[in-house]
Amino acid sequence: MDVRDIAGRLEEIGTLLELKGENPFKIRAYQNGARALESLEEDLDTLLAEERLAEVNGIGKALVEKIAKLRKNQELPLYTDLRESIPDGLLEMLEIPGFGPKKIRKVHTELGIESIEELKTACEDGRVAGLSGFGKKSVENLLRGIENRIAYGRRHLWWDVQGVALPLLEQLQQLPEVDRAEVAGSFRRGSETVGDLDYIVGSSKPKPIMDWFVSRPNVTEVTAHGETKSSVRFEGGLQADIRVVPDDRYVFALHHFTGSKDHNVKMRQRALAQGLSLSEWGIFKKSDDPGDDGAKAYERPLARSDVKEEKDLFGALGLAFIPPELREGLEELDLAEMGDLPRLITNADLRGVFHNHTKASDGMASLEEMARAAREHGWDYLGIADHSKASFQAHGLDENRLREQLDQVRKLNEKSGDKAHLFAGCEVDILKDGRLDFEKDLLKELDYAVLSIHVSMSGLSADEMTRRIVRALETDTGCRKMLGHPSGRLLLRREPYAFDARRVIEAAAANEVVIELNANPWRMDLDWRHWRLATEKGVLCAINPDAHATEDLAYTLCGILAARKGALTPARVLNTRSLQQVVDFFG
DNA sequence: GCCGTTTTCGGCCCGACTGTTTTCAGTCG
Repeated sequence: MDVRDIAGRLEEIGTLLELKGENPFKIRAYQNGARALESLEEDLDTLLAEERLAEVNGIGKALVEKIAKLRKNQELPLYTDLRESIPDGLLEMLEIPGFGPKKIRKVHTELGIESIEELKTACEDGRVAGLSGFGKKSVENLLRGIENRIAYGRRHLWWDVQGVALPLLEQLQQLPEVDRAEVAGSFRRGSETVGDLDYIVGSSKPKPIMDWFVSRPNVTEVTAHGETKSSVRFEGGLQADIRVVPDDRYVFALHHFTGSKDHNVKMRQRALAQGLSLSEWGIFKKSDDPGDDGAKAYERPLARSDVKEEKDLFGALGLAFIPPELREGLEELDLAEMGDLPRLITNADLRGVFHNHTKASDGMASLEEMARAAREHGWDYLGIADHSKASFQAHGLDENRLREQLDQVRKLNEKSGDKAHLFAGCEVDILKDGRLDFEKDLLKELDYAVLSIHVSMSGLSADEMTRRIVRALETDTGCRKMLGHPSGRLLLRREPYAFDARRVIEAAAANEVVIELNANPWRMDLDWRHWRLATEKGVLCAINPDAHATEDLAYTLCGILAARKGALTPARVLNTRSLQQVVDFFG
């Protein structure tokens, strides 16, 4: 098992111990151990070999032994025993909101309930309400939780969430009681999927804000309505929390709830090393001089009023402002310390996009409509890449129809009008054996070819799939090549196919193939986690909406977020170049 | 189970909220 898996296993042991009713501090020890593993600064094998793992804070003698065993893929009797003694149904019950280990244990030990099905029955026949600590409301909430468990547990596409989150944020910011407000959490960090929304508000009058928030028309359920914190559920199951804090705490709360957890851990470690402590409440300085108000005075707030913006918070720790998209606990603190943070690409840097469809294959709009829509985005050029003939389900073009389209593109480019320049491309299928769907004699007439996999996505081993892609990248097409949606994933729907991203990136670099960052909200592919390696290898990125209708061109917003998470600068992205530069690039 | 010591035991983060209680336990983040 690798470090992540081992951490996951420790976390799971913690959960199982909770269901057993074990000592809460022992449980936390496992959870802390898991976190310590995840944020390990050194190589696990080195630490094990040199017997230094126990020096890591949160990992002691007992955990070292267990981690070593897991690393060698040995069974952990503690874990196997726990798994055997605890019915899977109890673990599933943890997914019911408001229903935690203690209550699960209670219905299990006192009513013998082992599955959600049995729990539902016991709610309905009154047995649950009869337990001490349970009442009418608990049963209602349980039943609703069971009913909506699947929808509640689901994550949501960033794109879908922004449609709900941003209009609400705008209204929130207009309220007279609100000094400032922001959406924090993974949404603000630009994660491809979002679990729930976190609104952070700075205000001295929380009550009217709470009341306003829980009464929004698209709220289907209010799960908490307090003085400074409330939770609601919107249509579709998306959950949102709102927290109101005094304005002088706003920056700290915003940073804290933006996360990520890993980023926050590193920020706190840095603060501690400087004799400070950082939390959602502020930055505090350890003082040897106790004040009049006793023990608390040992920790004095550090010039809270000087921290007006997030950049001041970073500044207090000797760091440059770190954009939310980079706060993943990777190398961002080091870069911020050195002043080496990249100038991340923004939507305004885009001068055009490449991979788009028209009516000719499975799109909705004509060439001309797409060209005009691109112009409305302020772009100078738009690449058309309809499907090739192997994608017959998408009405892919054969040789004749593609030549026809080429003609139309050239004619349209000669016509004046308020429209973007069109590039003639094609989304050419990579066949099962790595050959391309069209021959060079046709491909060389194109400005570029987007090489994508749509057929035979399963059934190949990682090695076969990698060789298939690499062969395509090495093919002489006589035109510029881009690799389209490299992993084939559909977020929340379909896993990426197994392939070796490093080898593909290296092959792209060796053959001067541009790699696409497909900005379709379902794809966001190549994954942001691979772009640091791609950049290091010198691979160029193309942010492409894969638009099938004029309104899909707006998907570039998703692509920009993923690109920013991947630390991409304008220089590394082909579509920040001017029309003339791209014309020259296509040659 | 970890940690640190006034060092082999005793403490371990906490604030907000709900629901069932009547002073608090459980959940969540």
